[in-house]
Amino acid sequence: MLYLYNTLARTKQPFRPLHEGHVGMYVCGPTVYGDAHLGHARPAITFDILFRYLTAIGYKVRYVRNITDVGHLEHDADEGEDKIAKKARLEQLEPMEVVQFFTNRYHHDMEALNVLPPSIEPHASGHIIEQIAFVQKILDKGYAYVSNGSVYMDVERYAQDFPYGKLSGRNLEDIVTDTRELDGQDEKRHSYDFALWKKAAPEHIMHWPAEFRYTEDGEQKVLKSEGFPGWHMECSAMGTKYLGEEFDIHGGGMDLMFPHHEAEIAQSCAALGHDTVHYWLHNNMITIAGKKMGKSYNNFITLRQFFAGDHPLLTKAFSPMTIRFFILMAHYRSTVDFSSEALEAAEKGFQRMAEAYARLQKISAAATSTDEVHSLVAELRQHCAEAMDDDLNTPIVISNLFDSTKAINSVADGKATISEADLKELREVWQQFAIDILGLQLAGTQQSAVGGQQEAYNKAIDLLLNIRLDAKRNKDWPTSDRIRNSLTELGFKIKDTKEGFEWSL
RNA sequence: GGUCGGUUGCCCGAGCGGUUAGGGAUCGGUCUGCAAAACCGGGGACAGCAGUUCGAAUCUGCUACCGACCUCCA
Repeated sequence: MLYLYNTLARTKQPFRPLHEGHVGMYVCGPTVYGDAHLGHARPAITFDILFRYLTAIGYKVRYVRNITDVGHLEHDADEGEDKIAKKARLEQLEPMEVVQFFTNRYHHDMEALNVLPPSIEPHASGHIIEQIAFVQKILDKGYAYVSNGSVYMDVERYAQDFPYGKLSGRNLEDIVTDTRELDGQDEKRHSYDFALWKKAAPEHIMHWPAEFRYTEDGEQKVLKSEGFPGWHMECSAMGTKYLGEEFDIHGGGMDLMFPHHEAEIAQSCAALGHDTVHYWLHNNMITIAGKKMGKSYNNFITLRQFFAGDHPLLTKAFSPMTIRFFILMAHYRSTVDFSSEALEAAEKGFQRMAEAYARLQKISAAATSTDEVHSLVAELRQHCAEAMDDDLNTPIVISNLFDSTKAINSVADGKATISEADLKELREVWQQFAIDILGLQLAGTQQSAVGGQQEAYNKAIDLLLNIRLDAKRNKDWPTSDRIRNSLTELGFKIKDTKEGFEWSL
């Protein structure tokens, strides 16, 4: 039985889907006005794991992850931070060119991390009509008001009928006393109200025509507004469009809990009269020197910089799989502190695992298993499954896989034996948990890369090493060392084994 | 200031009432022409104080420090 930590309940709950055999899952995706950084990799990988695991245990999953390409951008402009508008202006690009550019790069980065694409990836800008309709519903129910051409959520009115703040553990009184008064909020009745539809100022680049019917002072009125949807509207509109008025899982970063997810709940309850999401899941932050890595602190390192080693804090380049492994070595609800040292440790651990996987494919079965090997194999699958069932405890899964690498290495070393049945089971468990569920690409990228050429190349190296093997048998150390040293200089790693050799680049 | 969370060995990081987490580093041993790898083993820990309990890293209280959110943020 899968247990998930539901932020709404502040506890782990058994996962029971709304419709048997099916799961609807929505996750807040990126705002595409810059390259994805390490922080963006966290939810992408966390919910990729959930997506993979739900699929592995037999559910048919519809996974929706949005692309935010309107709304936040405009708000940032008020703060003097509108990178998309600035970029569009400076580089004489259409805003949509900026959006496309960073969306492409986001996809590329996610693919490198072996994050599966979601089932549906809706753009906010492609769902303006749905968002306008959603705002209209809220107006119809009387939980919104019109002010100066914009539409705002009437939080006070809403809080009379629904518990506002239940996700983040706030109540309206706290929010009243704690919300700062910001400039340009005089259109709102209260500082805690939030925009559902915002009239576009003349300098704004992205805007759409909208028409709203509303009642004011007992009078039916129509608002014609050239503008854009509020920051939280897209998730309510697109989530319910593709997953229904009620669906199973909504995920995102902890920093979105308030106000974003709280606002989403309010919008959906206001429009529909009931809750939409059953399980709210939040991943914790990645920190750097103990501080959250984020846009606002300007302390982030982009994924591309990791892949290229192109940042002062990085001692070297780190492969996408190292990043993925690093993130999976911690539980998703814990903070992870980034450091080059920690990444290097993760890299070595991952290599160890990849080597064990390669050996697992090569070792041959014996008549029986050594006791220790057998007892380990007998329990491995269950241990891994229990860890995943316990709120996706990937560190424990990895820990179990590492335990089994000892058995694999022992067999490869000829110090233990494994039976046909145990070997099959061990290979299956690795395939299922390491490859399919954790999404680790252990087989190495070079194999799939070039195909035929690759094979010829592999055979050439094998040939060289076989010559060396002959030299060793003849105790011709100069030739033997010359081959090994030359290959080492070229970047190969040569390891002698009982049967012969292993090599890698 | 309010709300919530954290503090685990040299480093990263699980554990949430009784069992060796795991990885990296390090030290010793086995293997080896040498090297690498692998294997075996060692050392090293629960921020502090008090309490509950047969038993606490795990529960309670207090103290100290750190962080997140309260404003765009994954």
